[in-house]
Parts: sequence; C-alpha cells; structure tokens
Amino acid sequence: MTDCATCVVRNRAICASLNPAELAALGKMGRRQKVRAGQTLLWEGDGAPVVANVLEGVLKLVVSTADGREQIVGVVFPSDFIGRPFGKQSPYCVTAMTDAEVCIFNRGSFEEFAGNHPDLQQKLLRRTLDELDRARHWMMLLGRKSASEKVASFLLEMSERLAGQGCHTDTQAGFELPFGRQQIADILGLTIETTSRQLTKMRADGLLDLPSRREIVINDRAAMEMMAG
Amino acid sequence: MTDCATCVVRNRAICASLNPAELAALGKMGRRQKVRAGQTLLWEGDGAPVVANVLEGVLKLVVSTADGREQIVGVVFPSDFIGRPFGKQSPYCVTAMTDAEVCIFNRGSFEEFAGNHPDLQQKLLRRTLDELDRARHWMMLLGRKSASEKVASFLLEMSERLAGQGCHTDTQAGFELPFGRQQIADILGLTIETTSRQLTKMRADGLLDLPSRREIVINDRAAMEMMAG
DNA sequence: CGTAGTTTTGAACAACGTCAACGGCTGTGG
DNA sequence: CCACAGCCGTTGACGTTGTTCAAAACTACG
Repeated sequence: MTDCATCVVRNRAICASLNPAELAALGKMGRRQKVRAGQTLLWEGDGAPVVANVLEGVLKLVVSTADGREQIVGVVFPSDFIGRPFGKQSPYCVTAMTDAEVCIFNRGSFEEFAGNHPDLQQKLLRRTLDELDRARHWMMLLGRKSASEKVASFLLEMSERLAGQGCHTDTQAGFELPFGRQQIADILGLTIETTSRQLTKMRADGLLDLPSRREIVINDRAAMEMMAG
Repeated sequence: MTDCATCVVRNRAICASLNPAELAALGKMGRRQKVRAGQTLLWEGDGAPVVANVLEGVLKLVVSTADGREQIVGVVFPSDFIGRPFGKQSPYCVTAMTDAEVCIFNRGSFEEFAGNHPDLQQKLLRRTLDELDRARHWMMLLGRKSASEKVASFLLEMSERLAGQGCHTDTQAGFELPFGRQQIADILGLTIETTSRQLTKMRADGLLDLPSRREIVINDRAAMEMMAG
C-alpha cells in the first residue's frame, strides 16, 4: 500500500486525474519499490505482470536481437508510466539507468481499475499518444539522419527533457546526462566510437564543452539546432 | 453524415465498441471521403483539424527533414485510426498510397464524443498501445539491422499484415505490395538502390520470386525469418 | 511505337563500423 | 596519501556497408 499524499509526482503522473477517494483506492493496490541502477524491472517477452509510475530516476526501454545487438527505444523520467496494459507480453525490457523508485501495480488490477475510471484512462491515452509521436520522430532520426545530426538532435532533446524535469533549470545550456557513451550510442543507433568522435569534434568546433564524463554544456544552441537537421 | 450500417469496417474499427444509438450519434458527425493515391490528407505541423477511420486503401505517415529526406513512420490499413486527438498539431503528414476511402471527423467533436464514451476511448487506447509497440520494434530495425535484415523483416511483416486484412489469404506466401521500391526504401531507412539490390539478391538466392513489380512470393519462409535477425 | 516513370545495374566513393591500443578517471586497499 | 586495478572513453588505422551518381532496361500507357 502506497501513501499517495506524499507522492512527488502526484500532480504530474496519470494519478492527477483522480479525486482523494479514488486515489486512496488505487493507492491500496500499489506499492513503492526501489530499483538499483542496472537492475531490470521487466523482461522482453515477459508476461508483463506489472505496470508502474516512475517516482524517481531514469529507466530505459530496450529491444535486443538474438545476437545481442541492443536498441534503446524509450527513456522514461519521473511521472512517466511504464509497462504494457492490455497486452499479452512486454515487447521490450525495462532497466534502470540510475537508482530509481517506482510505484508498481499488478497489471490485471490496474486494468480493472482503469476500466472504471475513464479520466485515468484518458490521461493514459494522452500520454501514450505523446510517446507515439516521440517514437515516430525518433524513427526519422534513426532512419535518415547522419551521425552528427543524430548527436545534435539527441543533445537538444535531452537538454529540453531534463529541464522539463525541473532538475537543472538554473542554466538551460548545461546539464548532466543520466547515462554513459554506450547508452547514447544505443539510443542513436551508432557505435560508441562514432558517438565519441562526434562529441569530440563538436567540442573542437566550439559547439559545446564536456566538463566531465556525463556533463554537457551547449555553447552555441543555434548552431546545434542547425546541425540537428 | 455516414451510414454506419453499411460500413465495411464496422466490427473492426474503434466504432465496434458502440451500441446502435451511439453509433447513430457518431455517424451524424462523420462523413465518408474518397482520397486518390498520392493525395495528402493531413500535413506535418498542421493544426490537425480532423481524425478518421480508414475504410479502404492504404495510407502512409511521413516525417520529412528540411532538406527533403523522408522517413515513413507508419502504414495504415482499413479499420485503422488516423489523426492526432488531444494534440495541437499533427506531427507527420498522412498521404494515400493507393486510392482510399476514409470516414472523417472533426477533431474537436470527436474528442468530445470520446470523452463521453469510455469504451470507445479504451479501444483507441489499445490501438495506440499496439501502434507504439510496432513503432518501437521498427526503431530497432532502423537503428540496428543491416540492409538484408531490414528487407527480410519488412517482407515478413507485410505478408502478415496483408493476410490479416483478409485480402490475399489464399496463398500465405504470395502477396501484392501496395507500394513501390522508393516507398519500401522510405520505410526501411535505405536508398532505393540498396533496396532493389537486396531484393534482386534474394531472388538470385531462391528465397523469393518477383512475378511483377509489386508482387512478392516468399519461397523459403524459414530462411527469410533467419535472415530477418 | 514512343515517352515518361520506375527499377535495375555498375562503378566510385564516403560514412560509419571494427579492431586494437592508449589514456585518464575512480575507487580501493595498503 | 599513494599505488594500482578496472572501467570507460578516446584515438588511430583499416575494412565494409551502403550511398551516390550515372546509365541502361523495363513497364505502363497513350
């Protein structure tokens, strides 16, 4: 059982559609769970027994081929929803990129609850439509953009999404990525070497600074947008 | 006003969730519209004034860069839903690949109707979740698969989806694609030349036959699945 | 038959991947 | 506090895949 009153994403997650009584009912079904960086919450092809809201941290959705190649197909932040309601199995695996905390529900119970709460279902629909838009733009990036365009697009999107999280709004230009080079490569459909070379080149061209492994400071946002294509 | 009683996708489209009275109400808001091959129904960045169900034909969802590169991010068949409810603007353009017919609604009216009909909204949610799964698998294809794997995956998926349409179920192996080489290339994130070469090579290897420009006959499905990765 | 559009084929090229070595943090234990 | 090991990121040389550019073959259609 979860105490929704103290929930940090109370107003941003899909739960925002519920009144106090409804929230209490849903809260009884959910429980908070901590997830360590690297730990996997849901496996690809799994029965997808749970759904969850992200309270804290960042998780990735990964699809793999039989021979071990990986593509990250989604990155989720606090207040985002994870899992696959109304489906037989999870089409991807969900792994924490940082230490994280989620509010977890049995999938069947959640589906039943959702069926009786149209407002919740509408919020979920809106979120899913947004995710679909994002996925489709990402498809354009994967299918048609060059390495430099990919990296530039990625940095711009991340700077926006991280700012949206309210984490590092102080300076809109600089931010800390919640993941390393290999994971950037898995997001962009590149190798780690190509990713690294592109970043190095951008630094050489004065487009950005790399104060530490995971920090990015965009010096020339206009040029970066130009480069993103 | 639309006569839903004669609708060919009555039982497969999201409208299947409605009872006769509700259907009559929705029918009053919709109208049938024919779309010629090549004609665009919705533009990228548009105000997205309409949503629709596909009655007949095949349409593509396209995202373009400023310099004219195109990526097809979705292909819709009869009974599929198109448009972007609850959004400010359409994130891609929707163009008919064959002559088509759609059942079209004003977006605002549709949203209001949906708000009062949770079952309809749930059907739409399920459909959107399915589309999202499909888009994410497609991302893996775009980001991590080789040209031959892309073409093989594409042919297998198309053979399944076209069979699902009930069009050409007679022989599960052979089917007619509703589009040409350039559009296959735009789906797979390849050039038309690479696509053509891969198909030619597969024919040389005996994996398939190409009786005419748009016909495909898969001879060795197992080998094709192997090749899809 | 001729023409326009599409597809196939060929040759040269560029971008990105692969393989391998190196460098520089980070954390740990002496 | 220093030394060292391990990991992650960077850099370089080279190979492969897919793109580009050009031209020929095919198809549909008047």
